[in-house]
Amino acid sequence: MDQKRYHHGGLRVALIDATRRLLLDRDPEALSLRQAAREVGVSANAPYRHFADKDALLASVAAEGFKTLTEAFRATNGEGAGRKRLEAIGEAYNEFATTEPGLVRVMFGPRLRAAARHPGLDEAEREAFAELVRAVEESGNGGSAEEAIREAVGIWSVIHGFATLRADGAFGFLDRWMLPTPSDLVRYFRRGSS
Amino acid sequence: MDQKRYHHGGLRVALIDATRRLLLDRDPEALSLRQAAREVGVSANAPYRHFADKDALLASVAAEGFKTLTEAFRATNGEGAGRKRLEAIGEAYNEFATTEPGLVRVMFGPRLRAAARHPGLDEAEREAFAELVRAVEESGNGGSAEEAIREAVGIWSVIHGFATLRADGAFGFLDRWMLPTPSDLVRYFRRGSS
DNA sequence: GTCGGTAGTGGACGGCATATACATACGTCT
DNA sequence: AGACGTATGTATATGCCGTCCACTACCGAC
Repeated sequence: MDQKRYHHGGLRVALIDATRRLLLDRDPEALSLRQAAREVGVSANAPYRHFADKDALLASVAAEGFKTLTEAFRATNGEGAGRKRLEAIGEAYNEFATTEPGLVRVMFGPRLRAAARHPGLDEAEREAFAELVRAVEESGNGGSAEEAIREAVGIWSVIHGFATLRADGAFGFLDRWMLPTPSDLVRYFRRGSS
Repeated sequence: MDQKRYHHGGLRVALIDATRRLLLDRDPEALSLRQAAREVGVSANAPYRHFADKDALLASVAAEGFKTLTEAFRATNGEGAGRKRLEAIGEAYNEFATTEPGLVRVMFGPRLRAAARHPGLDEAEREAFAELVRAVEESGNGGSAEEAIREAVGIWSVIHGFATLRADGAFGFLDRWMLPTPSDLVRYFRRGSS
């Protein structure tokens, strides 16, 4: 129980953590810098010592999200290197988007996309995508590098679309048993199978 | 050039139109009720005569969006009833999401999803989805009604995921020619083809 | 014409992001 | 050990926002 000190000591990461925690039960729109500061026990303006503005904080949070996602992809290594692993990646992505929908929304929202203002973010995203491309190549899709990229884009799109639509309640009028699973979607999706 | 009158005459639809127009070059987060009111030339509080709150206005705007989408689906009838039409629907959806990304974000955002607070919205969405399901059935997928729904969910997911990711710049690090087209994605996606 | 309800106005409140000016504590050099 | 520059927080203020409340202008029915 350390007393309240003037200097927080690790305000930067504390703010990122607090924001991510707040994101668990709030929409990103309802997020405020002030709330995060309050959470950490610091004045409303203290964050500006560590982040240029609110977007910069969100970008850091988003980058953390991409790192988490990348790790989740890597954790599916136990599934071997075939199509099964792609399905596992789909499940992992869906799990992530279901558990932290607000974070996903921040990660992909238009807010942070303006130019390369947040370099670490782009890099973290690229890395997650690269992991997926690698899995596609190793799954023996038999195509060129470009075709692997196209298939990766496709798989990312299906799963991302499905998970976010579901998280936002867009399939609310359908019974749960009517919905495909992420594995189904990955399985149905095959480049050039038509 | 009618003078400024006390009664606007059609404030409700004027606000919906103005909001949709504002959405063309603003993120939904940057939207304000006050701005919409200003646009229409009315005081900041006038909207409350027609909408319970900001969300109610956004819900009406979103419902309009779903109607537009439904019409776009229907307009692909010229493509016949086969897989080609499904591809055309994919292109139409992508076109819509590319032209009005802010609107799409409002339509699917979590903000309006809280319960059945906006009944017209749910209905408009259901109708758009039903149109897609019908197209899947007519495309001769040969499955049961439930399988048609599952395939429709899949197609909706790929296209929605792809279009929104693209609109938000998530594929910014990939060259354009590396990306699949919406038609490609629909073609690659076939229930039970594996 | 007057009367009641509907549509719109004006001002206020608290919360927000952010800017500027100020205060405090830490690290380091001596 | 002492002093001082800088990193880190605080205080105060501006201008937006959504929304509440009390008030007023207009319209149509009688």
